[in-house]
Amino acid sequence: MLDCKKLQPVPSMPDFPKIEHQILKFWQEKDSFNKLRAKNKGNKKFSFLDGPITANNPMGVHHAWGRTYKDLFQRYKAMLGYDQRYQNGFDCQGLWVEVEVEKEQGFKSKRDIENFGIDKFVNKCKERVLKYSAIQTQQSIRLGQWMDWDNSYYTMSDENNYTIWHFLKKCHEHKWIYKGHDVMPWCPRCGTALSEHEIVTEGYKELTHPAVYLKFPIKGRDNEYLLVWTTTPWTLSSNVACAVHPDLFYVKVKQDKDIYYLIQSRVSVLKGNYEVLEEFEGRKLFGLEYTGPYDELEPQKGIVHKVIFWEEVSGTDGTGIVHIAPGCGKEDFMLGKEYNLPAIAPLTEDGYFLNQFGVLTGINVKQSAQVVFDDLSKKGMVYKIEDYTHRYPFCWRCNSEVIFRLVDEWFIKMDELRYQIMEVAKQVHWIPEFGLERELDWLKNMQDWCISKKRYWGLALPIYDCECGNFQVLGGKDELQEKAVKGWEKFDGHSPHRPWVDQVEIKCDKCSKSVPRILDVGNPWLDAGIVPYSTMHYLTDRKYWEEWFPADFITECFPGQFRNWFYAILAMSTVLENRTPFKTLLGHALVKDEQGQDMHKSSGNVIWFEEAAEKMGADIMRWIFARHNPQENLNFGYHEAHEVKRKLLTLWNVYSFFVTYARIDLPKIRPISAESLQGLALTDLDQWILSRLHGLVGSIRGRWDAFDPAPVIKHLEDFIDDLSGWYVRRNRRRFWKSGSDSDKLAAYQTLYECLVTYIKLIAPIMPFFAEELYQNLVVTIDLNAQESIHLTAFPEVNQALCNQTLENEIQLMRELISLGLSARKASGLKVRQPLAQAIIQGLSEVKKQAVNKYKPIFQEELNIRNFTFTDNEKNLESNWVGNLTEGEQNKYRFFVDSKLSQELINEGLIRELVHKIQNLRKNAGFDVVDRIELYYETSPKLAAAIETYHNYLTQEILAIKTGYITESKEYDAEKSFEVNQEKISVRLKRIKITGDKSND
RNA sequence: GGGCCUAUAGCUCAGUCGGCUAGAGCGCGUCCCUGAUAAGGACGAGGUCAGUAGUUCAAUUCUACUUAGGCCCA
Repeated sequence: MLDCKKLQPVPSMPDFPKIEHQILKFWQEKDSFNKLRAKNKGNKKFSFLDGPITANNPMGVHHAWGRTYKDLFQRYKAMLGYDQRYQNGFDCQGLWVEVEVEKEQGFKSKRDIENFGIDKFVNKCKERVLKYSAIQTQQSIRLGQWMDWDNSYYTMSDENNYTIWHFLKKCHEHKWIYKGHDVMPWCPRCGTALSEHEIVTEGYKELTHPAVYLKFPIKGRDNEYLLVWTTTPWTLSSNVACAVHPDLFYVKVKQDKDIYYLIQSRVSVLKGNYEVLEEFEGRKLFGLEYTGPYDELEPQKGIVHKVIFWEEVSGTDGTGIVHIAPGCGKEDFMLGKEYNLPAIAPLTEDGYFLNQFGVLTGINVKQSAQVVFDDLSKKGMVYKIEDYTHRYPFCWRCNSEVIFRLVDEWFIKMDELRYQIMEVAKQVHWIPEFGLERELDWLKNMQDWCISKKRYWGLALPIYDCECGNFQVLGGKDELQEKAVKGWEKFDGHSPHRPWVDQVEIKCDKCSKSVPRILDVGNPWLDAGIVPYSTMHYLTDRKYWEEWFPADFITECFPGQFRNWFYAILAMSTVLENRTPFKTLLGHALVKDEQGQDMHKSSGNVIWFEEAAEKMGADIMRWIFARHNPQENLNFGYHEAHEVKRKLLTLWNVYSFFVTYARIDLPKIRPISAESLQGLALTDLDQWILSRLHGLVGSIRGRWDAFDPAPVIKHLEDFIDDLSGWYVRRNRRRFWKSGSDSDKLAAYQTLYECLVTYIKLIAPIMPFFAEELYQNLVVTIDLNAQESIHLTAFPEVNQALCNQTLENEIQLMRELISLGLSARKASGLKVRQPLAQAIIQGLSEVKKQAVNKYKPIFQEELNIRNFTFTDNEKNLESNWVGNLTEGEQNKYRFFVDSKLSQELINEGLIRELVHKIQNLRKNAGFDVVDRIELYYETSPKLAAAIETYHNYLTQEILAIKTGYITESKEYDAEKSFEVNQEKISVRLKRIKITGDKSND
């Protein structure tokens, strides 16, 4: 039996953040998390794999959404007894960290970094990662996440990097790795490429450049020219082709003795008079050879300049004949690949023309336009020059105009791999389902994977590229040591990062020359993609890996990850094992502000994680996240938090109600077990709420087993309404009444079962709040209890308690009562005024039986004494007021008799009086259990009513004595008021009740 | 241009297998309660389920197209 004497009084309002801090301390002191792990160790496994969070800044509220899922599914599975790894991950390497460190240090370019020292810079990057991973760890703990924080993985770890080497070597064995060229947006000042992402989001400005119209002589035809237009004169040095649209119309025009070709829609660019000689589709120009502007330069030697097709050629600007320089533009480059055109790269890293570029040699790209114009004017190729304003990309760090530069990059070939990955992706259970289609779409369209970046802080690509044309890819540290011919001793003892690893050289296995590592670092998605292997020790402890691979579950934010993490883990696992690294993926959308706008520092609508945690509480945040449909963006803010808080306040009040009366009554409650309800005189409502409770357990288990959290919360909220609004409200008196009979015990035991089961259901979602209630409701009064709710088992459905028939009956009863209230509303008489009778028309026999069965509830809820039924339309007198409800099958009417007898009026008076006196008690500060003496002076009418209902009155207001007012009496509260127009003066004397039980 | 998603009350969203009087919360209106009180309750107003066509005995639900918005790719 439980010792209710020890229950702690409950504050009227929960202070969520305060509770959370207390519980955090409690968990720490009790080492609860490790006890949980120990308890489940060796059981069947649930393998969760954490997608690494970029450890570059403090966590935002948007991270808390995913982390809520991560934590609640792990907690749920723990309550089911699963053994788990609980490993959190940090993403460490990549340009974003470099950028932040550069900002910290005030660096503007790669040269600044190199002057500072790559080793010092890389160490700064490591420091930053350690700093923010520590902050994120603390924030995650604050959110209530239970993880093995001392064992978090870092993608900068040796094991992670070397496992990627292993992966790359495997790719190389398939001959999938190759050195290619790619045209990248490039800042000549910073000497670095910018990622597409950096450009797309914020990197465009309106700029005006001189645009030039050029005459390219057509070979073999005198005085015939292609009229070509460009806004980037510096790229003309690298022209290798001109493109036209095959389907648009072009014209051949005559001006003086010259003949020009251009698109029909742009003849307006011609200066002066002209004569159109011919109109034709662009395809007619295909293959035409012409003389380029810089054919004489060494890099142009041997190139045949021809007209090609391009579907993207526009008829709205330029001349419809587009100059193509595959070494100087992204689209040009793609087109060049298609037509197998050579790509000429004219510029150095910092934007100067290379040797062999004639008059341009040594000129900075920024100053090159005039040089080109002068030179081409001399050659007679300039038709006209005019300014042109357009959106042009610039470097978001230093504001320089971006150029496009051809650089050597390393790629993984996707020709064969793409289809293998697609097969593997199909093995995954995608939630939502459309995830698969998106991923397949990406895989279908993706280019070869560019894995290199010319930076400092990242995976050291283990590629050794010899001058002889041979390159090797190493698969691990041992292989590096084995093959090292130089510099091993300088590297030994360091992490495999730049600059240390760069000092090692190996022997070319073809020409035996000593070869250094390429200086590039790796694409950061390699780092994150390898974690199903590296963190599960694929290379170092295969048995462990086999136990935990593949992961049962991952969950991440959807947008972006199809081409990032999802792609990378699928791709890498396909290469290594040709199987999926995770079985189920739950994706979720984005967090917005309350108006649905992006949260931006600059718009001032950002809610910081700490602020939210301390203002609304982590549990409330978690509840908000868990209840949301993961497919939809979530508008996060304090209004929704307030709504959730109110809902939970209702639960709190039920809890508070239970504790308040249990402390007074000291009922002989049993700990919850399969037998705890046996032998108790359970009422219909007891059975009903228990049936609802176990139905709830079943539906929650079902939804969570399907990784579908949102409906869980909806069910939980519905149950609070039933528990508070019906069960507790309808059963209050069973708790209030004096004595300790079996009915009272049944009520206590039922409510206790509901509360304790319920908090276990919410424990995965609201770990703090559930723990707080559990400590009081269970631990303080049950010596045999688990010391934390998170060490208990998740509730199981007790089928014996489920009673759908009863639930249907109660449902019907509630609908009819609602209808009755509506009818009463029409009568204009308040519910407190008793009415004599009601007639319900059109009920089936089953429903009539249900009404009869619950007649006392109908009587109390509606405050109507008698209910009769009729099957036919009935002519009723005018004192009958009715309401109608209609449906296909059901059509019932509910009429109430609004005629009042003297008796009804008197009863109405007393009801009203009771409430006024209760109010007076409260305002006077009396305790709920205090007894009173009541003295009054009133009209004969009301006095007569008091006489008639004396017992009822004194019982309700806990009066142990009543009488008329006499001057000498002392009193603690006094008031004069009207009850249904009858005047009364009342004085109350308080008889304080001390001790744990009333004196009855 | 291609792929995916979304469209239901003033706002935010539920709506399972095609069948209910299409629901909830917030907001709004009327009232009640005042021992859950920065609360609670009852009742009510508010809907062309984006549009069009089709399948079907029956479409918010399935199909096609259109429109609008979002994400991704090019």
